[in-house]
Amino acid sequence: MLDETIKTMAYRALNDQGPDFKYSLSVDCVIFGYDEGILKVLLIESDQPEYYGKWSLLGDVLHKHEDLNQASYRVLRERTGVSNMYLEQVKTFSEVNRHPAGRVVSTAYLALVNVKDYKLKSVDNALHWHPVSEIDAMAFDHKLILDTCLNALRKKIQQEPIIFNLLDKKFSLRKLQQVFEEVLAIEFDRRNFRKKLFATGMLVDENEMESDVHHRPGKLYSFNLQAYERFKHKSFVGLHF
Amino acid sequence: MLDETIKTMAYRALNDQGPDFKYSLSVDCVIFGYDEGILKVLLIESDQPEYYGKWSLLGDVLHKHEDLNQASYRVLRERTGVSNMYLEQVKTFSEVNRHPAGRVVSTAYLALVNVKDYKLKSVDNALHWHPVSEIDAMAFDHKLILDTCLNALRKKIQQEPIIFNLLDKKFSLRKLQQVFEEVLAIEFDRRNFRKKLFATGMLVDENEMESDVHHRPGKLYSFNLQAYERFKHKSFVGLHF
DNA sequence: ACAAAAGTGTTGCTGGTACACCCATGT
DNA sequence: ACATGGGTGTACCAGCAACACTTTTGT
Repeated sequence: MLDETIKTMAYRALNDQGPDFKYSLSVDCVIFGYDEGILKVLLIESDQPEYYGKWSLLGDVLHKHEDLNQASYRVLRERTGVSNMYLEQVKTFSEVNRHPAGRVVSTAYLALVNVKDYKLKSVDNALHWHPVSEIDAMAFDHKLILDTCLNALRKKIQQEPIIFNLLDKKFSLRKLQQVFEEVLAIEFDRRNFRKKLFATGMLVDENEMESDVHHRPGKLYSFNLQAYERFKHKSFVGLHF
Repeated sequence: MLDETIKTMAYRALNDQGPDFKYSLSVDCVIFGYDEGILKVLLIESDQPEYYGKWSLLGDVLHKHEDLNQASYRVLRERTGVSNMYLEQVKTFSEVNRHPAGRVVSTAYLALVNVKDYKLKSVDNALHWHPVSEIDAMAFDHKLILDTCLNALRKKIQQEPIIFNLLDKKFSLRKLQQVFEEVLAIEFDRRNFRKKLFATGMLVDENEMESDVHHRPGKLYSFNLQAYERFKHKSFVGLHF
């Protein structure tokens, strides 16, 4: 009796959504890499008829026994062979008509990989690195997702030292500065840049030099997370409008 | 309360539909208000047997013809009568076992409301404002969601002028400073705070004074978004580790 | 020798922080 | 008169921006 009532209410609640209201949950990964001085993103050609020939982000539907983080790790592992890259949830896109095949809600992830790692393991030539600045149209709402993640990346690299994920373990200060300049589309004064970075204490002198370079070689450094944590601990609260 | 039951039944019904992998998508709203000098959050008592008597965020499942933004606006409108409040997507929580009734993926929204608006329209006394600092256990993973949104709030108010959403249209500088201090749990020097805020040009002198106050009344100001946009346009890129 | 980039200090300016006194209002 | 907070200015310090020359390596 009461059971019936509750059941009815439950169905009414369901009907509210529509009895045939089905949706899928997926992840889409915006995988950034820094290659030959250019910020690039890893894309695949869409196989959806509506978007034939357009470029699409790497993604997949959520599986039963995984959460969204695990799903995006899985996508990256399966598609690039790379594990343990930097990965961060950015935003969930849920516009009603964003996907032609039905109601698909998709959570966007931003990933940073070292293009060299990827090159070693890739065999799938349906994937291509695209210069971010040259991308115009994409499949679905993926251009919007890309732009959202690019903005998130620009904001984040100014506040936290994540950009090292785009570089080799050992890098020259010039490379480091170039990545910042490429991603942010601004230029830094070399001397001030060095001062700033050294002041954080997060760079470790590896006592090695560049070797493959056609001019005076620079020193190589690596990034030390603990040193950064100690540094930033003098935490910094205030109004930065 | 009954609402909560229906929601639960709806989740269960979805999960009981055959062997296929079914899940629900929902929104959970972390609604912040500033009341009597205290940062508070609007909560409802959970009637989930697993969480009986625990406090829960306001949320609902996603409906067929709406996206997540619209769903969270709907929840706020239905539950508080307030429209047009500040609302921002924060993060999607998808842990496999986060909900006892089945697989529920939930997108968290941060909302800022003026408690006075809410007081005028509320009739639902299952809802209560809770001081954020006094909340320990909550239903589901809602404590985690709350903490995540609180951190997002703290970060965001330091970078963008959204805190005005917690105050009346006209406010004294003291009130404004107190909200900042309460949310960030730090103190500002009064003179420097004024200088900083006036320098942004986003405060409009309303040529009115406080009236209900037991000491020398302060001037009232309002927030001017356009002025802020003009101000921040001298945009600010750099490394702020 | 030349080209290319590495490496290095100083100065001025700007913005942040620290700090104290008088004023207006209510009780 | 007293208590409470409103309103104001200055001096110091730190961090940022601007700026040029010498050094090392490869060709």
